[in-house]
Amino acid sequence: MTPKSQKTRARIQRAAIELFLEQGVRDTALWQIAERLDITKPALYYYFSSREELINSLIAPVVEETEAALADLEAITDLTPDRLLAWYFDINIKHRDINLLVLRDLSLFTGSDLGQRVAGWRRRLVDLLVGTDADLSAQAKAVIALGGISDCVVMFTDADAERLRTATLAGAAGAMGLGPVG
Amino acid sequence: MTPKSQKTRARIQRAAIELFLEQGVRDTALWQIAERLDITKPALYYYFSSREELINSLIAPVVEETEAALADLEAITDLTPDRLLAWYFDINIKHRDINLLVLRDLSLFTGSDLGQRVAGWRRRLVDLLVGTDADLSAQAKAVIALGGISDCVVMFTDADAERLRTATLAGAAGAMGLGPVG
DNA sequence: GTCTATATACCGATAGAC
DNA sequence: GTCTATCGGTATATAGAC
Repeated sequence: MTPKSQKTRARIQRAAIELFLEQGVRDTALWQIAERLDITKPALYYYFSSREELINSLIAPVVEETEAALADLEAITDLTPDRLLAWYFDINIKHRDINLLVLRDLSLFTGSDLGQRVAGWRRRLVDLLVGTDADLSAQAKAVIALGGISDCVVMFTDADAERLRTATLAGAAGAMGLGPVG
Repeated sequence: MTPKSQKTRARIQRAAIELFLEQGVRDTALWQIAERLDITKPALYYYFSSREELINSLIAPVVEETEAALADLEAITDLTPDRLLAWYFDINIKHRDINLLVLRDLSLFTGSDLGQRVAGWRRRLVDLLVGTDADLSAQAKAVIALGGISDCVVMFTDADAERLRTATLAGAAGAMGLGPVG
């Protein structure tokens, strides 16, 4: 038996994500998370040793998954732009909630470990797309393609995932100056 | 004579923007702004009746200018996509600081008047670019082009403005499926 | 116009009973 | 595992002297 109910822990995390999306991370106090679950603030501390640990517990899995997948990508020798863009769309939409959450409270993470990491990801992705010493024009294309994918995932939350995938990847490929994705 | 020194008011606003960019809006306390100007907190309240009014005073001019310019754009009958994208780049780079500031602390404004307004701008721009009842694919292209422009302005802060303009607009036009900008 | 000092409020975190 | 009660810190905002 687990000493602490993993079920309650998960309920807390779900409620936290809900409130973070509704009001922003910074504007959500621990008592609000507790209230939504009809428990009290100290009960939260039984499952998370601090507010920061709670937030990290939401983001850490996404960070680890992205880090690992990115390393895999960099190991592929015959990586095509199409494949990279598709991978980027998939991981964005898979973690849509956390994406939106981090985007809306960027200042919480700038300067932090996560901020450095996310900035690093973008740089590595741009490098993979257009090479390490690309000129400004090529870099801009990559930034537009990658940023556009994030934007579409965040913006068209109601759209059918498969149709959105096709439409977004076509646009991103266009920004890169590629033909339609096969 | 003005009863309150407009010069001091402007100095406060400049210091506020500096600190907001360095640490984020939410993490900047009034005493820090005061400290940077070698005055004290209550002195700030002589010029701004509240923290919120100070923040609004930074953003309001940008909002008004954008609102007016957008209305002008919508009145143009033979508006081309190229022209719209160029206008969007120009207004983004003109207010680069405020842009970055709002982006990094988006959650401060979601739900507020400004949040609704910015969302409305995006919708109106997409409508201008691809029409009111465009399909998902066309809308995605517009979102990628517009979002990409914002991203490039924020991302390449060190680049020469004119070269960045050319590179960014070429990429945005590509996302829209247009030829190179003339 | 600017200061010192303080009122007021909120939040994260902890102590200790049950 | 959850509670009541509270500490400690920090923020906005104000009062009143100069």
